[in-house]
Amino acid sequence: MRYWLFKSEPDTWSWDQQVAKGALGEEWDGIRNYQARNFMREMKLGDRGFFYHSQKDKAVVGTVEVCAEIHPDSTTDDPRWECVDIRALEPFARPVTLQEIKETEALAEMVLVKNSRLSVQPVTESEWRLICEMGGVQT
DNA sequence: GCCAACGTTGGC
DNA sequence: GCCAACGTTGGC
Repeated sequence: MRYWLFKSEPDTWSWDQQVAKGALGEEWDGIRNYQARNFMREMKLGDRGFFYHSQKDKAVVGTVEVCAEIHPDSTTDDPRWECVDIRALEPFARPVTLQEIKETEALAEMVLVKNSRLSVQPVTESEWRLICEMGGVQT
């Protein structure tokens, strides 16, 4: 299993909206960036991910699971853009902020820190475990 | 609101 | 194929 991070502006698509979609989940649509799309192509059913709020929050707020592998993005006719579906798993007991991540030595190499603009990105297993622990959820 | 970083577009 | 111009993202 691999681990990922999905970034969203809470004003556009928030964790609460994701949770409201329940077990069926929702398309992670609207991605118009090749790097992000390519990572989604690598995702497998059951892969886990963090849900990150950019802009105002700048914090990881919960965990998600890939519940549909790569398929066309229903929000465009352009065949270049594809996406996966994700569903909410666990809300963090305590959001893990970007500031905390930056202050944590073991997380200094995260893509979130190194390439802040990439909206879909891989997370290593050790990063996954540590952030889950900081957020107060079971891995 | 500003600006740095990055990606994309299009002229040559 | 290069690169200038432009648009977008996201942290501050």
